[in-house]
Amino acid sequence: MGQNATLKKISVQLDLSISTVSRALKNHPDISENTKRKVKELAALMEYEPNTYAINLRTNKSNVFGVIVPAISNMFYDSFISAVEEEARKNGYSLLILQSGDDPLQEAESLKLCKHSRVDGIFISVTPDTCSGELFIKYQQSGMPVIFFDKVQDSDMFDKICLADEEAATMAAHTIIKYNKKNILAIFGNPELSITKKRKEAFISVFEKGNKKVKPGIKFCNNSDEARQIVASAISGSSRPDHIFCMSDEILIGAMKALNHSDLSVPDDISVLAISNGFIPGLFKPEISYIETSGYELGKLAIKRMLENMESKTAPKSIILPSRFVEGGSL
Amino acid sequence: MGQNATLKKISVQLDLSISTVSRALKNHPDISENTKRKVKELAALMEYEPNTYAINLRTNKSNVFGVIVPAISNMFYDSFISAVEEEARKNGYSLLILQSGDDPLQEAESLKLCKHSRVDGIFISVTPDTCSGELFIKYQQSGMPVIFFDKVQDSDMFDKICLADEEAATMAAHTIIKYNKKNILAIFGNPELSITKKRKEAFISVFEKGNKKVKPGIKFCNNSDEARQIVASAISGSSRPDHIFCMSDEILIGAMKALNHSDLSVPDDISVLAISNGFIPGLFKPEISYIETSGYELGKLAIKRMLENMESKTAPKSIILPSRFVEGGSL
DNA sequence: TTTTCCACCGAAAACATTTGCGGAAATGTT
DNA sequence: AACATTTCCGCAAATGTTTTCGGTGGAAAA
Repeated sequence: MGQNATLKKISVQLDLSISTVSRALKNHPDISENTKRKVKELAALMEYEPNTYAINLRTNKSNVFGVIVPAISNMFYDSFISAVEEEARKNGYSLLILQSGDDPLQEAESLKLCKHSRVDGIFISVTPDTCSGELFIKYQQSGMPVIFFDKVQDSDMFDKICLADEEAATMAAHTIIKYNKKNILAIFGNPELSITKKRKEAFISVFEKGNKKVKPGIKFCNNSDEARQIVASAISGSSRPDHIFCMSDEILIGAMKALNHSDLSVPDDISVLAISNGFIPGLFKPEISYIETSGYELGKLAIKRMLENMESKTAPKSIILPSRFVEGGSL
Repeated sequence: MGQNATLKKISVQLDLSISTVSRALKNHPDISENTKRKVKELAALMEYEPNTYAINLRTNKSNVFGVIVPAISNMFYDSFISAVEEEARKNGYSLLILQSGDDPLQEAESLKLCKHSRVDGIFISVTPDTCSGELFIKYQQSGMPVIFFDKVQDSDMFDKICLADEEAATMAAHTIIKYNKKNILAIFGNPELSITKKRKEAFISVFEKGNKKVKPGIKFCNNSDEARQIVASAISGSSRPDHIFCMSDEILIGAMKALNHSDLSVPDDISVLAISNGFIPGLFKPEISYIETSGYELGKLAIKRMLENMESKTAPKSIILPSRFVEGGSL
């Protein structure tokens, strides 16, 4: 019976108007206590539930945020999404989660779906080759807040929630120098991404400014397996590195697979340092030392900013989450 | 300008009726080619996008599936969700993803949100203490398909998509026996869950039916850290086990942390076997042998079944995904 | 000439809700 | 008794779309 209780059905039963029923249910002062009671009782009995579709149509809001990430199966994005979901829920919002699969076309498609679904705001970590620049601008201008996180678009028109890329990379470089490493292999992600550029620049500049004698070898890769191959060939080469730096968890995983398949021991033969979300480094023996960049914390910051935008639109902001060093035993 | 193009605005501009515009846009045969062309041109110009809210209201459908999992930050559920999202997208559906946090109250809340949002169907992996039994039944009866996966409700009223729990556990037990292990520590999850019961029963019964001399020690835990503690105290005890069996990735992680912090070597001092989604075992040295239970495959099966339900409601089905042994080097 | 048929199109109801405005009755004020 | 103020409620419009039912005008068939 409760299947499709509507205001209308209640109003017919009680011989009231739809508007009176509507107001009674939301405690409008115009309605007498007596009427309110009757309406609420019947509504409960009929298991009335307001029709979200109708409310959305009327209010032109959905209380849904879109989240577009390269992949859901990824520790970093998981913890980000997890944080966003928690806070969103507390504030009455839900999440529409889409994967771009690092494919700019699918990213554009997901973006369109968000627009089409008329979400109230978008969180996005862009693909390396994103070609949706104008889309972002259009959505933003049409009043739908776009918040970039992690991998962001180079523009100051948008809110951007980033990890402290320079800081983390600088910290990493200093740590490596402190341990007196000479032959460093530093592996970074896709060179087109701003996150890669920032980390690489900061990392290199520490060495250029300081000890000029040490010049780290720089490599780029697009996924875990490419990282594995890079390390595998490096440690079997003539001048074996005495340290490996990994820009991300994904790269760390590949690097450790290569090391695990060799007979080198960490940290005696070769030391390792990563920038990481925190979970992966704890799985190895010894645990890998890392510079923490928490997806969870980033998520909290992102949703906070989004909720601010819901209140009132302010000038775009660039927020940076500081990082910290976590000692493992790999140095 | 394109902000809020509607059928009405287009119809006014072209001096047509709303219905004609609507039909023209969907190639209704009643409309002349000429009119169609004009309408489509203007629609493109005005960047018309059909209002999803209105469509939902009219059709009483949302093309959204609800997904309720204990946690998003979990490799197994990730890969499940990832698979579901892929197929859902291909079929024009989106996902509303909620976390229950293993809390029955939050689970019930999430369930209500799904109902409230009027999703077209629900995927759910229940918490150990779920108290939403009647809710499930009510939703099911009100025509909203509920598909249980992984951790399922013990009832034959619903579709259930499960891993081959018995098969996997049996396979594990046989493998362990084959390697002639004598002092086995087997760690399982929450004892209230049907997934735990099934795996434990099957595991034990192999030993009871076969070699009666070997009786594995059984332990239960609720999370990774409890597993770690169990293993830590077991290996420091008087009769150190020569094998550890882990029912899940979560447990494996805890167990390996304990082993990594000891000076025992795998598999010489102690061997390890797990039931796993496949990612975690590959991170260790040596890689851990495991019985694969793919969240991704499970997701594919689940969404397939859901789409069947969208076509036409059939009798509840119980689908089981077979498992396979993957050799690592930990045995 | 009348009937039939077709191609093309419009009016209006329906979906469920919210809200400004106004109205009637009851009560209070001179 | 005349007027003013509350109190309580209904009307109707508005949100955007889909769809049923019908209608117009012209050409072909009777």
